Amino acid sequence: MEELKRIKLFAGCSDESLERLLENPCRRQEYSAGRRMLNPGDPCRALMVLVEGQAEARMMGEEGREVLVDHLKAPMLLAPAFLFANNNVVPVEVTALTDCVVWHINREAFFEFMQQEPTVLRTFLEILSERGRFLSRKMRTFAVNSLRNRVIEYLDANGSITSVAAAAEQLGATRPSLSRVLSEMVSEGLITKDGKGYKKC
Amino acid sequence: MEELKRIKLFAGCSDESLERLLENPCRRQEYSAGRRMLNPGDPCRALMVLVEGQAEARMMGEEGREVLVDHLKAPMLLAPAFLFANNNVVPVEVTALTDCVVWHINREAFFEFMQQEPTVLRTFLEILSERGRFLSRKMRTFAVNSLRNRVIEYLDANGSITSVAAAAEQLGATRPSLSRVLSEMVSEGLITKDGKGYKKC
DNA sequence: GGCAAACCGTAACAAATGTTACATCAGGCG
DNA sequence: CGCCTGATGTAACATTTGTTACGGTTTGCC
Repeated sequence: MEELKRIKLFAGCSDESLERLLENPCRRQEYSAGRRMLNPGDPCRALMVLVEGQAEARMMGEEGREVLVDHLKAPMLLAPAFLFANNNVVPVEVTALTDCVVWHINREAFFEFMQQEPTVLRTFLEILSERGRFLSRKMRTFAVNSLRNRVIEYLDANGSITSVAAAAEQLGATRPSLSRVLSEMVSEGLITKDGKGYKKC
Repeated sequence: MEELKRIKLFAGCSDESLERLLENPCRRQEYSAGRRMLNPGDPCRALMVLVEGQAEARMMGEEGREVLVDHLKAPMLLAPAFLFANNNVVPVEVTALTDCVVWHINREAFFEFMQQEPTVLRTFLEILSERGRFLSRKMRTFAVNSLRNRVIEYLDANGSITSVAAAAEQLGATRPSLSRVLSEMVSEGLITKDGKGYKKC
């Protein structure tokens, strides 16, 4: 399908080999905006490719605490980091933000496919490594940083905070707590606030 | 080398293909107990195989906060999750606990090798996926769980806490804080304490 | 213009965790 | 036996973050 060719993973491979891959049991699934695409604990036995739409991934704790982990925007893979684990269940809840289209590609067929297409294998390994870096950075952020430090990291990565409520979700804090910390940092001269939001100074 | 054959990754591959892999530029490095093996920010451009000894991985924050992330015991790979990232630096500090031996295997040679040895490729993908699960579980623990919940998870995974100080390092808390929480949980009947330590009841 | 909804800053209080200090206890070793 | 060391429990206080509530501002819509 043409949809699949848009993704970086399949960029450097021929049409016929891609068609051979899709001869194996595959599934194309559509989700309307707002629908839940994955629940924590769902198994992922297929390579999931988001070819259309946007979604978000959240992690949830026992006590109702919740963190917005990632913003997913087509074209990209969903949960590639867990695909080949023995007990592979997704740890996040994925919700469609817009209408979405997801391809499910048989895991074993994809494994064979990678062996025949070195560039695909290479790209897949790069994607997995990027996810590893992403996850370890997130873990470090939450494990050893105070909210103030997380704000600094956020500003280093994103430039500015335009929505306090949205930033609070990603930083794992409540909106009033983040608002208070931002005010303190402004009065200490660490950051500035203007019409567009907060940023480093 | 016989040392390398002990590792799961190379379990199912022939001697001669392994020898071919080692014809590429490789390096065998020894570390004495207590020595630093990796610093945060060090690049990892080679597959690192811990073939002898034990080590520990720590993450450190700006304010001196610190978490013991992982206990590394030969035979296993070091930082496999970052190997193929474009800007691949390790996020942790790795220190030898005993005398250690580490093999550095050329990344590109290993990439070629995996293409010729499907079982090695498969095992490597499984290892990466396990690391993904490990990292996302850690991240979730620190992002959305209170110390009490982290204690529960720790007990579910490890059975008991025999050393409060050691558990505190892994749980990202100070020893007195963990001690207090454990006391509270005992008095609430959630856990019990005997001569061997704390455990669920 | 007026109204409603969303977002924001802020304050007062509560809960969780860190900090520091000290007393206790067990085990090893003279 | 007595001492020393390390790990532990605990208390008092400080800091960080959550909770709840309220008022203000903006924005879009009628």
